Amino acid sequence: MATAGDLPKIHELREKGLRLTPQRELVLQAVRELGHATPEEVAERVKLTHPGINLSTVYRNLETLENVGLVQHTHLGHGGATYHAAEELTHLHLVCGKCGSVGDAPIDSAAAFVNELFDDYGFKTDVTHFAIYGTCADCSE
Amino acid sequence: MATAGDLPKIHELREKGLRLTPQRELVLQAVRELGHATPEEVAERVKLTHPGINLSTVYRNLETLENVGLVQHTHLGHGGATYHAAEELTHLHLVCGKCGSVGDAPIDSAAAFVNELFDDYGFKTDVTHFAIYGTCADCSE
DNA sequence: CAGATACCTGCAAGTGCTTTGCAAGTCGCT
DNA sequence: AGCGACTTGCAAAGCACTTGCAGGTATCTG
Repeated sequence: MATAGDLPKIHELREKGLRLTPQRELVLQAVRELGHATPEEVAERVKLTHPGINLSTVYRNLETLENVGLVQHTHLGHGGATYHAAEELTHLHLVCGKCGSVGDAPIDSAAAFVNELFDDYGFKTDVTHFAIYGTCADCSE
Repeated sequence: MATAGDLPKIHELREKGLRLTPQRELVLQAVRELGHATPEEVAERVKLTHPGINLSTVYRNLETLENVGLVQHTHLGHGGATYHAAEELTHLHLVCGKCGSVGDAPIDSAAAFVNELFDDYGFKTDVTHFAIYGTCADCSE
């Protein structure tokens, strides 16, 4: 049984002016559950409860959800984008070039760096959008 | 007339154990001249002096040159990789999400940040491999 | 609650970039 | 010069993502 706080009175998707379809809800839910995921991973997840969903629907919904600010994408590697729920974008990503693992670090780690770039170049950095690349502790040994 | 210092006695490609083909030399030269360039841009450049070169040859040579450490690739945006001569990898890339411009900043700007990540997480960062994403000074106004 | 309509979905084909298989060509050793 | 291995060009395949279209469905109106 759900407590009062679990569900908003009006669906958040509707508040953003979007239609409430099962596919749309499931895509958003999948992104939230997965933390970070590629479109294909999202599709896999949604298929567990809605096997008929089409990959292009996932792509379209991710784009739509990004437009209204509910999810956001980040570049974690070689080519593909990965998606996050907007609420979770509070950390940066440490991608290991050897083992491919993705670690997290608080966004504050980069605060001084970001300030420096702003002071010196007037550049406003969004550290979450691209991964930080390197070699993780395990692979360095 | 070339002075003694212009050309090494043995071609650098041969020293790396590679065969010296016109295509290979031209690809390396193009990467050096272009600063940062996509495979397609490299191909365009090479075609100026060697019109017959095939795109797949460019891809293969970029990969080969990267394996021996003469060039390196970086992720500057959405999908494609861009290539640099290894000697030039001394700066990081500030990519503006609005206008798409790519600015440079000395690698020292990130030194404190890199040290912090290493101290806290044992993560050895290569700041040149991914772009730093944000909004440039011009677009912020 | 029925009807109209704009928005969504699934399907299939298309696009753009990169990789691969193969036969012919070229480099460098002897 | 002659040989073997590495390279190249070409064409086709692979992948990740996008688009066009016809049918379906969430919402709004009365």
